[in-house]
Amino acid sequence: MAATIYDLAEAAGVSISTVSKALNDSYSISDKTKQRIREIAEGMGYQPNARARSFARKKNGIILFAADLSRGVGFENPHLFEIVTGVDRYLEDKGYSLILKHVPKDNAPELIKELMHSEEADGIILHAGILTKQLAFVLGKEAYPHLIIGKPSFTCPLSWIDVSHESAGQLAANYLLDKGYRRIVFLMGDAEEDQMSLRRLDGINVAFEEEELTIETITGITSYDESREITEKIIERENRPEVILCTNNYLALGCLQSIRAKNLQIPDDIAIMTFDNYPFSMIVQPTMTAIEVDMFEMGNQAARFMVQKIKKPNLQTQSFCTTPILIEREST
Amino acid sequence: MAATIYDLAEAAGVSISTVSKALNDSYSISDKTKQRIREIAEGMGYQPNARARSFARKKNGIILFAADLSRGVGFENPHLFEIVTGVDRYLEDKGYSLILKHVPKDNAPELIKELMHSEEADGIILHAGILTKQLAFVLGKEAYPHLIIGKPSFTCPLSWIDVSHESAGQLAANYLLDKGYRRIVFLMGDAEEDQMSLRRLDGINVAFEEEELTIETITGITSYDESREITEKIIERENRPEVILCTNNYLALGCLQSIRAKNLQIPDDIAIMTFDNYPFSMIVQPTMTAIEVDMFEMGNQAARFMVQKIKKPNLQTQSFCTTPILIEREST
DNA sequence: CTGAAAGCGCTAACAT
DNA sequence: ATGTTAGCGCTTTCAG
Repeated sequence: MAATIYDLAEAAGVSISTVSKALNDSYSISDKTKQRIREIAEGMGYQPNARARSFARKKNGIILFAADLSRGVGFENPHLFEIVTGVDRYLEDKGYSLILKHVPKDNAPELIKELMHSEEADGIILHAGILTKQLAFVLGKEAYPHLIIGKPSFTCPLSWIDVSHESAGQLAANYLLDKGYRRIVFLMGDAEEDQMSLRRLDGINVAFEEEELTIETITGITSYDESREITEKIIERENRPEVILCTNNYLALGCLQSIRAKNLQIPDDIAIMTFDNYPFSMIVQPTMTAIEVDMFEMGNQAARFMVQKIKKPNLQTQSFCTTPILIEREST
Repeated sequence: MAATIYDLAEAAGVSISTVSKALNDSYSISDKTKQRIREIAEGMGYQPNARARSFARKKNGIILFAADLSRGVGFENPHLFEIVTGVDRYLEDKGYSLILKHVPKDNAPELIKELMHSEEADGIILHAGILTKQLAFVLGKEAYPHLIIGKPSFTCPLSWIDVSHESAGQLAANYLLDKGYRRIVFLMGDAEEDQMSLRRLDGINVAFEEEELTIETITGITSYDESREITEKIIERENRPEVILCTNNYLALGCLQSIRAKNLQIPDDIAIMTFDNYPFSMIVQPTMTAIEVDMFEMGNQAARFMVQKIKKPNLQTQSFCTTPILIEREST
């Protein structure tokens, strides 16, 4: 059986509370005693029992990370896990642990409610992908430390943190305009669904309006195949655009293939640029200019905020973090 | 304040132990009482306090997942997170939670030892990437439920579970031989480091020996660029091979680019096949024939074994799971 | 079938 | 500076 504070107390000839205080570095214990008790603890290979400690302290140093963890996300959404590792690494540093929770959007409200009541953890970080108005309502009612990763698609008084997609859009647009490009097409997903691209578009428009220019936007392009098809049409036009800007790497890859199939030169005949920087975007030929966002860093920030919030529950934030950066490569 | 069993006991006019038993479905409580208490619990929105429960039960339903979670793994190693989600989903089903722990290989032995002693969790799953002989020794000494994901590179009496890379190799080789290909080159990493490929090679050799053929293996190819270089040389040969089989998608992409740069036709002039099935392998042109391994499923199996092991600690396994499957596409 | 009571190992008032 | 003691909320013998 592992040693307890009772064993230490006996060995040191003091009371258990002295041991407890010494181990927790209480100011009311003399350095000499602390020193001695720690040596004894070390000698007996003592490790505090995490379960008993959590129980007594009414907190356990655990943070939940709730997201949809369906089969395949590891492949489809590498961003998500970059965030998770970022969160985990910060928490670890502060003595917290991260528990992953698969929470499908459908029954998120009930599940989250249960999780909060069970006090399995001290706080919860939620991926915006599972956020609904109903869930927002549940979170708003409970005084439970929480944070959303990703800007909610509706206004609500919850704390959230996100990448500034607007800045990313602006950065991309400014870069292209600076390079002298003028006729640019932006390929994005469904106008209703693809909130992220809309925000990028907002940023793009800011840059374009400064130059009194406009950008052509094509919505409803959600897959590699759709991207290939539309690109084929685009490059056949009389007044061919100079650049196709894609809202993700798969669309960019579609463009690339279509353009090459027509034997056009990139970037001379037509250039490509993309948001996100997946590993293969630096491997394809030509390598792709991309806007990269540091998801690990965002996870870090989120965790940092979570820890603050546990200590100071009425803290509130709605903010963007981590500036996107431009990675110039051969495709522009 | 959330309701406790005391509140329920009072409301139901019974003792707390009756409540506890009713909630835990003890055989010694009448169905009628169980029913009534559950309704009251429901009505009061009762949720058992996970911390108190863990304490009293001396177990907390938490499993640790230890791996190197350095910045960038989310992108570089999608397999890892597919495993994690697989583990998580099974555990969730059985009422367990998964805590992620960043454990760098260097100080893995001490860290793991601490984790085990603190009883923060009921068991630990370790990624083979952080396993050293020293760590194996630590694990061997402690009677703590554990499981390695990935076959250790040295013989040891620990429990592990892994994909059968040998089967994958055999599957790939048989497919190619069946297609009538004979002159095949296998591109893999460093002969010392790349254990996984060596195991694939073992499987390949089994298939080749049956046909009394041999495969040409080129080791030391670890990056996209190296793959391009070597492929350039390979395709210049007089007696050009019919297929290049790559141990991963990045190498395969390198081949692809080199071959296309020479205007050779795939698969007619030369074919490509790869192990692993990353999303872009079905997007490149031509799409790539690949051997896919279901990492989610492996995670599931691992979790399943972990749960069994907690109940039956002297259980032991060293096994392979999840058969690799072949995905035939245009590149062969 | 139900209840009383003794902890689980540690923390935190409070007293000394 | 150190010790006493009362819990934390739940599980689990042991009696009845």
